[in-house]
Amino acid sequence: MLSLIIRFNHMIKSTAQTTKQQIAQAALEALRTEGFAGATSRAIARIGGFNQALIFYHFGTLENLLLAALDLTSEERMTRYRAALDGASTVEELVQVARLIYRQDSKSGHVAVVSQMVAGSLARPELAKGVVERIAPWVDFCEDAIRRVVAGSPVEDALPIRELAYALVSFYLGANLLTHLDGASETDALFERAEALAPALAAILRG
Amino acid sequence: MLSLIIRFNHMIKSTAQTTKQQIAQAALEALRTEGFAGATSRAIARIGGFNQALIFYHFGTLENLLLAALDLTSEERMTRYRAALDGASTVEELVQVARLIYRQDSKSGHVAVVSQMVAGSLARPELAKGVVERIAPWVDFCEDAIRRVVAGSPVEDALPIRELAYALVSFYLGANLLTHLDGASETDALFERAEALAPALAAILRG
Amino acid sequence: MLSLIIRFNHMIKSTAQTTKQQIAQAALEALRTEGFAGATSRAIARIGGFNQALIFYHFGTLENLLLAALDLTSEERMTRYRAALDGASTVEELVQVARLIYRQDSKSGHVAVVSQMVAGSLARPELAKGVVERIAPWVDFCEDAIRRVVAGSPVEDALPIRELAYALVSFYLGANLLTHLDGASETDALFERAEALAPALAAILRG
Amino acid sequence: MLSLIIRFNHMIKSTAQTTKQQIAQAALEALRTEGFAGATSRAIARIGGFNQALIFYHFGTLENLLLAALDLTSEERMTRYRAALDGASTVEELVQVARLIYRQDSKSGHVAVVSQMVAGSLARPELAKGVVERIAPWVDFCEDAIRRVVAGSPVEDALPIRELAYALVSFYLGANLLTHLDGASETDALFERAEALAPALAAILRG
DNA sequence: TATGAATGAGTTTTCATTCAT
DNA sequence: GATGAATGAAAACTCATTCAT
Repeated sequence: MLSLIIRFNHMIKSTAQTTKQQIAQAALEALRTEGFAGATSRAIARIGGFNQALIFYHFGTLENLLLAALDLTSEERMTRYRAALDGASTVEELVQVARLIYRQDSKSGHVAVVSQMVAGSLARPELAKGVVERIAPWVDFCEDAIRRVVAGSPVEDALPIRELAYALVSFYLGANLLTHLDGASETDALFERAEALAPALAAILRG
Repeated sequence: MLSLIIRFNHMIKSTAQTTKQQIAQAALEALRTEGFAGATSRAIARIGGFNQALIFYHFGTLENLLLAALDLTSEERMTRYRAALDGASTVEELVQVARLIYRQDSKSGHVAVVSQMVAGSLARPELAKGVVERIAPWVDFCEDAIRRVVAGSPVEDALPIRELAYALVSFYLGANLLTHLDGASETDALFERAEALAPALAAILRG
Repeated sequence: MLSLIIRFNHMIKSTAQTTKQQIAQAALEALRTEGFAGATSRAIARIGGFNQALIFYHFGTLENLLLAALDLTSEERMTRYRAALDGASTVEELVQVARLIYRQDSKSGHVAVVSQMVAGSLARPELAKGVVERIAPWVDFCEDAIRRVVAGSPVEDALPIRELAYALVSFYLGANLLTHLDGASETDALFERAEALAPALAAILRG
Repeated sequence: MLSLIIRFNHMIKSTAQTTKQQIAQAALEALRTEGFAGATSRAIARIGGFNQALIFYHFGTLENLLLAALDLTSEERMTRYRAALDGASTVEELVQVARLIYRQDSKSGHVAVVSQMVAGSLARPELAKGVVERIAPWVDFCEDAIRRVVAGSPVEDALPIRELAYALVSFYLGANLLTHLDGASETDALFERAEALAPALAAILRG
């Protein structure tokens, strides 16, 4: 016999979250609140309020899910960062933007997730590969930001921009680890001082 | 049959390490080769060639042992770093020393241990407390190093030295995470560039 | 977007197999390649390229499907065996036929399926019942074969033909298990020897 | 200090069973009552009344334990069979012995365990290797038995003794599978008939 | 001091099966 | 008829830790 199937499930799902997204959100939450070691399938299922087996139905392995969670944060953050960056062209503005971003991320715990994934995947080659791929765009982003500020400055050619971008990401990851360790405001203080020093730095850049 | 075992343990112990030290060494080795997640009591006992239960006899908990392992590296490194620092007083020399230290640590994997402990302890308040305490001397060390270089310079009072030291440690941790993730030499390249830029930085410091 | 799928399943079905047959075929393939333990609903669905739930729609339980798969082989084989048997009347011919059959079955893996079902159903009364029912015709077949050979011989009345038939089936199952365990050709060698001894056996039968 | 250790634990253990033996016994029981598929670590622990984890402490993997259980039966049976065989030299006696052995094994369910292991290991190469190694002595045993009976007979050189031994083991495995499937007495009946036919067979052997 | 044995709670993953559509 | 999603139970195995000796 002839079977005719009409689907418009997607219309329902477009307003609400899909289950897959919900699971990824729960994984993200688990990474944020329990850390990499605590982001077990059981913990994620408990946080999300769904069945443990659903994780494997949708993602196959826990590693896949964790990478999906990482994507979730990365994409969301990157969009917002790009927007913020577009409004900044001087050193002063850039430092201000950086400070704002840092404060938001620190409070929400979202970059801590990245740190957790980086740290946790150290001993898991399969996972590490996925994490490295997802770190690369952040370096690109920093490179853009730096390039935008030093453009036209006499130091433009002397500065190792790519390496600086890499250093910034390194610093950002490390700072997040430390911040979440001691709940400290040292990094906060650093940004405060950076803001104060920005004009001087701007002067140097101008030659 | 009846088995009779006589051991002159004391003769061995007097020349070599105490059992406690041996266990801490094994824990260190486990952290280095297997990462935080792989540094289980079983793995440590296997690496050290002793009984699992000994860990708990001597250290009470696994966390205590891991902190002891962290102390082991930290102390050894710090001694060597202080010595290296004493021979450096200009920016150029300092950068050279930093590069040398980084290379040694990276190759031996000893700083990776610190990163592992920092990352792994994020979700364990008890452990985190111990780790934070052991990070503090590193910030002091960096502060010393910076202060030594900017001493007498016009920027001495303007620079947020403590915060810079904190930033350096943050960067160092983050760089180590990333390096061990992708096995990359980007950080290496960064040090190379830093060395090239050191004279310019020295000029700025001089006013 | 809205997805609209129209399938003229009936046109396909009329020439090819029904879905139910396809599922049974996939189950058979699963038993052959993955063994009883590997013949899970998921594996069968993967092999057959259909939805897991279809199994339960058409067969209710996995056990039912496995029995249906067993029927599929049994019927096909039995038809061919009966045909082969019809051409054989002496001991020599019978042994030759048996050897040929064994070789075909061994190569195709079809009798291994029977062994798998027998072995796997041991601890499942429900399944065991079904398997036993499907073994019976094989004993009948062997009985026919033996009877055909000893007909008219002086030993005809002395021989426990039914029990011998049962013994043959037992041997056949056991030999298949062992053959698939060590991949050995011992059974092959046995048939070779049986062929050589057939004339002597024939002589005995003739009195 | 000097440590002096005297152990006579073994004197305690020699009367009671060691834990390892208890676990192997429980595994054997599980194989007998639940079949290969039902011999899970959980079931074995429940039957033996010990902690699941103990299995892995003592045997590393479940497969190792199952093989140890197989050894347990095999050794015990083989000893008894050899003793029974030593008292038999004629065909009649041998058939009687075989019948007795079969009845005991069938009732105790011990050979069913072998069948289960053979069948269950089909799809597990690692396990299959161990099982094959443990089947070999049974073929040797049968070879001995046959050789003892045909010794001095005119057919001694014509009979493929090794292959016959292999066939007997095959039959024995298959018969056990079937017996436990339908709880049948068909095999029993076969032995009964074999006993009746033994004198005739003896006559043939004598030429 | 040191050890072999033991354990309860945990891990990731897979199972047969159900259900709404 | 057919399907994607969902689930409770179970699989093998590992964990940090304890305990008797």
